[in-house]
Amino acid sequence: MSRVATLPATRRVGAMPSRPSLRVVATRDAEATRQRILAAAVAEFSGKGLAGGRVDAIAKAARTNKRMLYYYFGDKEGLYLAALEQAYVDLRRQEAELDLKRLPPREAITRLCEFKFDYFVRHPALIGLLTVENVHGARYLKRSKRLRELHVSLVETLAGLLRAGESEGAFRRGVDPVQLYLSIAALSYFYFSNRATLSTAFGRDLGRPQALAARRAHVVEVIQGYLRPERCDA
Amino acid sequence: MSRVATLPATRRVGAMPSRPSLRVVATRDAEATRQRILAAAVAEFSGKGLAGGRVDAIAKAARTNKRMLYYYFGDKEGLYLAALEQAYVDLRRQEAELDLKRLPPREAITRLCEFKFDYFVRHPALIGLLTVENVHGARYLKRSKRLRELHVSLVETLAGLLRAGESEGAFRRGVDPVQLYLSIAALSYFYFSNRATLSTAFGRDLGRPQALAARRAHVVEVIQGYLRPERCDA
Amino acid sequence: MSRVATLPATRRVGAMPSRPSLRVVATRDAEATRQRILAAAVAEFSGKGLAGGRVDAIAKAARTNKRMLYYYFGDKEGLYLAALEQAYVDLRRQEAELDLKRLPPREAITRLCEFKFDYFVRHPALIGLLTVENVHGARYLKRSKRLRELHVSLVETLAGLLRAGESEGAFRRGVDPVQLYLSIAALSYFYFSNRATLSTAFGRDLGRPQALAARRAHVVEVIQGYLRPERCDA
Amino acid sequence: MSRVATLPATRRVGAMPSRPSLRVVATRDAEATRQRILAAAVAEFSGKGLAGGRVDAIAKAARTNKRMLYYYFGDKEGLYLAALEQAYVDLRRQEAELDLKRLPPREAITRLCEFKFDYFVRHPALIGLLTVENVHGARYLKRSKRLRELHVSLVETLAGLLRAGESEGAFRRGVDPVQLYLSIAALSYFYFSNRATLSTAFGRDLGRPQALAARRAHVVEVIQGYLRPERCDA
DNA sequence: GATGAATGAGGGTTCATTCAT
DNA sequence: GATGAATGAACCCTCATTCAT
Repeated sequence: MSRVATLPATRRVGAMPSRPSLRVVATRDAEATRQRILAAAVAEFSGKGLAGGRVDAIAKAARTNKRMLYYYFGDKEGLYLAALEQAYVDLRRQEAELDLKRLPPREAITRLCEFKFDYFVRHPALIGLLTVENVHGARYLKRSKRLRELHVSLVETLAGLLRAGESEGAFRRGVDPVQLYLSIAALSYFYFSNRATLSTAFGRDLGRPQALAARRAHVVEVIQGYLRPERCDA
Repeated sequence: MSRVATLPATRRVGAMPSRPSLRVVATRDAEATRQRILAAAVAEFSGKGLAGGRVDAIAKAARTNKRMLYYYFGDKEGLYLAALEQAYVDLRRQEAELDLKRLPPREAITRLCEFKFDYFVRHPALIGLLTVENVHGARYLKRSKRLRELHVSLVETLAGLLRAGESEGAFRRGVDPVQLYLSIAALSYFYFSNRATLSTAFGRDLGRPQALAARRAHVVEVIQGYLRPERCDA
Repeated sequence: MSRVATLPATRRVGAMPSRPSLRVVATRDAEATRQRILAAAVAEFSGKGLAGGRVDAIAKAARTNKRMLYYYFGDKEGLYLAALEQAYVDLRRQEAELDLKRLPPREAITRLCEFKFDYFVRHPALIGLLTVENVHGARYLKRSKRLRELHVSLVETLAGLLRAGESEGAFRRGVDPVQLYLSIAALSYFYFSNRATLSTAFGRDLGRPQALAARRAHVVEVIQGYLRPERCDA
Repeated sequence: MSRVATLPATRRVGAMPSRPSLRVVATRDAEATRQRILAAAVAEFSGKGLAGGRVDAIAKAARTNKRMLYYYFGDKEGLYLAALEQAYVDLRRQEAELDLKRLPPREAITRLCEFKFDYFVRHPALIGLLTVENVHGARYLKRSKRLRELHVSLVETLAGLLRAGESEGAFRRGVDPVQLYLSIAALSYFYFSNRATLSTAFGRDLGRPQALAARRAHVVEVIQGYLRPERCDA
């Protein structure tokens, strides 16, 4: 499965010092092919599900042939899992890079809400993949070892923000960081995951820039409104 | 296209016109068969998607044979659409029966939040069906005429509640009823639609009674917290 | 999408209550189809091996379509096993019907030799199937429970014949019935199983009637010559 | 089918005539690679047939890569034919070296029987290859010119032995040397070619040393018993 | 109302083979 | 001599669907 890898040829070349470089550059660009396949798979599975996605369509979209999918990913499920993993890892990595701890609590929360919303806008296939995976009961995600670890840190960060916000009187008390995280995700995710049926039900396209902006602002408003200190009820 | 032909049962009936009760039984059985098929379809499509769902599996689960599916529903898509419609209509009908206008605004909102949450608990297949439908871009839902009308009234009800709440000082001002409706739905829906991946990510089962109760309370808390009048910031 | 509509058939039936039986005769002759498939499979696998045999070719030869093979036999291996089993069982059954015990020992042996030889002539595909199965280390035959029992009785019969022949001085002593059985089989089997290479090597067709007759006589001669009582050496 | 063509490597070596030792090594390696491929092919085709044998498996077993198979043997069939030819030629060559004419007739016959038996024991893949080839109707063997000639001499030798044995009263008269040759081969060959199904049928492993010894003795006994002069019946 | 038999299109997958390095 | 990447043909198999009873 590994490709590119260390070019054993150089040793031989070393025995003949008169012939230096020349084979440096490229394989027939295996990595590029692999990436094209992966991108095509993300799009296909995202829109049609695992069973509905067509291996032929992926190959064609990747401008390669079916055989290559099996060459690189073993089988259809392997390809699906690879696509899922990549999309998931990308999300978590960028989430981790937010570096929320440096910001004041309220701003950090706003930042997180907006990041999630914007990420879904910029990566429309992600929602589809996660949705599909959930339909299948996360059967495939469970096989992936790398993903379990990515969640913990963010919840810890949120917990820290909540504590800080509480002590400076910016936030209400007793907020569960896990629930808060779920709610932040939910308010954005649902809008995109159910966009099709909601657009149909409400008879207007939720994907219009104006609609997106309104929803983005609303999400922040809900979370910040909820987090306001409770004493103001009195 | 149409077949059916020879119906041995009816022949018997035709030969013995004195036994009308038999006919009733037959009719009742027919409806029962139809319902069993529909229920099986809901379960199958909900868990595996449209492409992943198997006609054979549905027939077996319904304790009938494939021919009956085609007899009653035309084809696989027709069956899928029927399943989707039924689930959807049931939801909207019960939502309509809530009769929120009779309640004070805050209570009405709480009632709505809890209803949605509880409904998903009691109808686990609904989430699956909606999710599947969204993966397919609501392609099938768009064909169904009955569904468009069911949404409007609820939003109108919500708008009324918001106005009433505002004037008695119970709610903040400027809340968009559509956004609010989406948020209420989102906070519950996401928890169930993504339960599989979230359970995997957090390493604990979100379906436990305790976890459900906590989430239910949180949803209400977020919405009510958000709706608190804004002047308390001052 | 859904239709059902008015059941035209019932009217017709109601109008003609005089039509009694009529559905007696036949399914669409499932058993015949099954047998055609089996026969085609025997021929195909016999001549090309399990891996070399083509499912398409079998379907075409059986004048049906591929799907039916799977309908009746599960998969390619299942079909292969069924073909093998049938061929094998047929052989053993006819072997059992020889009823050698009623004959004098020498005649019984001759009978057995000739039967085996003739059987291979009449069932040319059998050799091919057994050969293929042996190439695969009898992997599939081991799965078949029915076949183990068919061998024992014949060996016992042979043992009885040898004892009888010994006491009347017709046979030499100390002959192992299992070895004898193997030798009788070998002398005929090899001629057919290796006919292709032997014909090539010797430059003449071993399948000519004349050649067959000569080999048939030789086989009997070898076995009977071997079984002659040993005292004649003295 | 086989070509080999110009060995591009030698060109490179030819460009550096100052390093002669390299050439030897390269050549030796080349031949070693070829032999490893051939040995791996014999094993693979012997156990799985031509269609069932995998080019990848052969390459891996030979610790080289697929390209080399094509480099040395043209294509899969060419490799198969080369493997078959080698195995066949080896057998005939050793058979020719037996030099049976120097021995007294009876001993010569015994020698031949035992040689054949032992050869199959020492070259288990040979049986597999011949079997496979026979399944395919010796289609490939017919293409090989070298093989036709190898048989004649042995039959002539046998004919001489029979004549000699007859005149000294050691053998019966009228034995056809070709039939005798076939029978000698059959009694050993069948035991190995059908070992798998026979072991299954009799429920014991025919490959055990004890079983092998018993069969070996029996084969000689049958042939010698058969060849005894006929007058002893009187 | 119900059933077994039949069908063809197309799905995923594997294979021998070749190209470029 | 050797290797990874690429290819297309075909193979086994499955699916939704329909026919005849």
